[in-house]
Amino acid sequence: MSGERYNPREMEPKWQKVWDDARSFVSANDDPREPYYVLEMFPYPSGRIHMGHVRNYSMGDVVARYYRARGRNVLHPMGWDAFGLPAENAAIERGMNPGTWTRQNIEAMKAQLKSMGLSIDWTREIATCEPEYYKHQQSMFIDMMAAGLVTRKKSKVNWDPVDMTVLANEQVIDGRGWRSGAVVEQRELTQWFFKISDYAEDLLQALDELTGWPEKVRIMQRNWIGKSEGLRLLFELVPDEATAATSVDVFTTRPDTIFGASFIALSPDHALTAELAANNPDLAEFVAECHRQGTATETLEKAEKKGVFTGLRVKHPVIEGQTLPVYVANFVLMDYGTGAIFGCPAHDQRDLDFARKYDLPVVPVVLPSGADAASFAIADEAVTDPGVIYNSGFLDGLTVDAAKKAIAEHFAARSVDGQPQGKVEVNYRLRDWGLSRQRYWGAPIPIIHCETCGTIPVPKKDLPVVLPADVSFDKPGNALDHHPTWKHVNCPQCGGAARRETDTMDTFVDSSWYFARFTAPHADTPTIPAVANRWLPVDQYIGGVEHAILHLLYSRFFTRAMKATGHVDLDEPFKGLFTQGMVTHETYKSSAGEWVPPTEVVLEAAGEQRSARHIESGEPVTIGSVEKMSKSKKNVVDPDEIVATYGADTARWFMLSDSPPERDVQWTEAGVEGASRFQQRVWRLVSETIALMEQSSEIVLGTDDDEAKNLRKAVHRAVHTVGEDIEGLRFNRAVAQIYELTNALVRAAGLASAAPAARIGALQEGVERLIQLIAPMMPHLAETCWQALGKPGLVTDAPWPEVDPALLVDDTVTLPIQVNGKRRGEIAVAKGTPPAEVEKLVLSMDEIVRILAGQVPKKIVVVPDRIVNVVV
RNA sequence: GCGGGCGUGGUGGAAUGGUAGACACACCGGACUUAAAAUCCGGAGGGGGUAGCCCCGUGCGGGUUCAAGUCCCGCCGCCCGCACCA
Repeated sequence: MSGERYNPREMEPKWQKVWDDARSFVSANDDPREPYYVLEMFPYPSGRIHMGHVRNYSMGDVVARYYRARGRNVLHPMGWDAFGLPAENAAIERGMNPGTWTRQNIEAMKAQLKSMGLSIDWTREIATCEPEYYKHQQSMFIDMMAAGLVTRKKSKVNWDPVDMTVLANEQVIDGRGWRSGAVVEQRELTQWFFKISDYAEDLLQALDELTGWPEKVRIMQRNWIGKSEGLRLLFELVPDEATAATSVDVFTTRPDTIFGASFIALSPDHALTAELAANNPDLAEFVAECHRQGTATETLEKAEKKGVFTGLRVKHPVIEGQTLPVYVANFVLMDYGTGAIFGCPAHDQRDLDFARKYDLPVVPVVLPSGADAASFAIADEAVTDPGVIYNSGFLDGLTVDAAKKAIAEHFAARSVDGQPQGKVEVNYRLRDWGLSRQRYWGAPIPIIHCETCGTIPVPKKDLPVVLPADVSFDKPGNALDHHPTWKHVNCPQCGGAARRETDTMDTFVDSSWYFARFTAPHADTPTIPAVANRWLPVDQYIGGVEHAILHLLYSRFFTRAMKATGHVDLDEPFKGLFTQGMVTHETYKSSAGEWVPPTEVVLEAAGEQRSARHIESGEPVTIGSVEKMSKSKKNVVDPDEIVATYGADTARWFMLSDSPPERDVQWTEAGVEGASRFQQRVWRLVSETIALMEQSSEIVLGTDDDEAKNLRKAVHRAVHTVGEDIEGLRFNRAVAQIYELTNALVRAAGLASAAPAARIGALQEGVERLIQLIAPMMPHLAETCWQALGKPGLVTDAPWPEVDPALLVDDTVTLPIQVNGKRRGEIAVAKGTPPAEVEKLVLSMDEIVRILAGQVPKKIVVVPDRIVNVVV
């Protein structure tokens, strides 16, 4: 056997079958050991896995296998985020049923994942497109409706008039539909919503407790929720025949600047705007223009501040006898605050731009520290710095914060239209979650519309509401709506003719609770609460940062909603979150300017100069920048090819080495080959060790031999730090530690042929430990080595090796010696040598005496067991 | 505009305020071989010196400290998220 190369192509399928037959990764809900739940974000079944998946699942698998070895009852499941638009597009393009396409893809991808040797409990596999899954989602939707967590309201949507469908904001490019190219309209549709905004404060507060999440993600969620505290303020209208309204309601976070107010601006979508526009053609035209621009978010940012004077005026709330003009302005949003603002141009840039354009007064009311009240003036930039209030009557001399308080009290005590004129209010940017999608390939919303009884939930006994399989996509729009019979039903209440809701659920709903379903994937209720509560929250969730906001926020909301409806008893679904970086690759371009895939390129090196040629034509190819793998730049590497060439272990190992997991990793051919060489190196080391073991019949684990002792120390230190690094998800450092240990063991194996038994014993122990350290990362190689070493059972089932604490401590330490902070030498002393003694030893060293050249040290800093610094 | 992150050899990257560059990739030299691959040994931040050694060095400029890649202040550059949020 020794001398043979390790053959992953032969060994990997073999061990996969062994694990499968032994049901090694099937976890039981009634296992008494402490649970550990590790989960990678489940994939969309697009057809093939990509390198991003390989990286994601390699990391998760290390964690899963490590905690198994640590004696935890590990749950490591896998499923499919199987609803969504690509399936419908495939259906349109190839005339295939979306379900057929999706299920084929799942089969293909499952085979790919299996070839990676992941420690997944496949008995818990779920696909969100199956009625067994979405039936429970429908059931929970009904529960949540009953709990008041669902509403139906009108909302503005991006409507593609050609495809006859609603588009998400990301699907609108330069104001046009991404597929049809048609100019997108804003339409009001009645849609279903989850009342996530009810939980805005809770979702915000609880972020503080999510210490296992990256700070970056928490900040992004905080910003997304967008809490702001301010004042809601009523401005009394000067009576006008154009409207019966008597006041305008405004939200502001800067009520302290009220004395600097010079206009009021309404949103184009404000109710009062609509009323006025009915009799004001100029205004109507302006509103229409705003709507045309409304969707193109790109143009919004640069759009000029524009407005139209309505003819109305309001009374200035604090300056007796003054009035302010009421405008409709394009920059005022209807869905934030009240859809109306007051403008204080001196201290808000947008208001200033607007005021300059329409010649409105600019009165500064906050004096920045150091500025002179007599000469301070506003030029082109609004001043938002803190300062002292002036030009403001009874607020003069107060700080901004004090003025906010004072003015709030002032307005609270006055009344307009029979209510307090001002009211402190908290606003959130977070809006309710619109879940209606006018598409076929999603979970049907379980609702029946009856002319007599209204909107009725489908009775639970009639669930699931199953998608019809016989659909056609020959007409644009929602295929479900076009189905000849599906939507026609009888009302469950009155029995009369009624019609089904034909909107389906946003696919984010599917992914907002799958982690809970995994805990009891075959239960006939959405969860078995006792089981879910035992497994959840997920101890370690791993996925891409692109889900930092929506998926993770929706899941946090959904968990709370499931708690409110009795399906789980927890608020936060993910205790630990890790967001991994992307997989990148160099790009290559031919002289004709076309992208060239890496498989068609051969790289050459002359010294440190790299160049590339096209394999077939021999023509030079330009090496371009390193980019995220993408089809358009053709810089993708197919995991299947890598597994076929080098084996899964090599791919996994390379993904874990080099780059820190949260950063992007660059896939290189050379790096993969390095990983593959390491695999062979380990195998050779094992073979050599076995040969040595055969020579020496007696294996001793003594520590009397220094060489043996040092080796054992290296081994135990490696076991210790690799474990710590895996727990901290610092896989690249764990890999470096393993390399170092391997180097030490290879050296020892080379020297050991005629060595004392203690050294062979230490080597044997070291190699066994090495195999165990490698097992979470290269499990197939580890099993092969484990068996070759004659160890019983599977390394997969072996407990994580114990560390002998005595071997972690050194009895001597080498202290670097600095003179004036520069390293000038080192000294080996017994651990714990008192500073005074170290000082004496250092000062007696020849080289130190030479460097000091007679100078008397002013000070000697001795950090015990760390460093010495002589200051002269 | 607001918020966050990053900047270290040819490259990816190590480094609880304590020997900067661990480990790997690429490179160079040597051994083995008819040859190549594989493997093994060795070299290597920059500069100076025959050498012992010396000087410089973590984007730039300051500061704190016995000691700074690390902490503080001010710049520059790159990346990411949000963005007319009142």
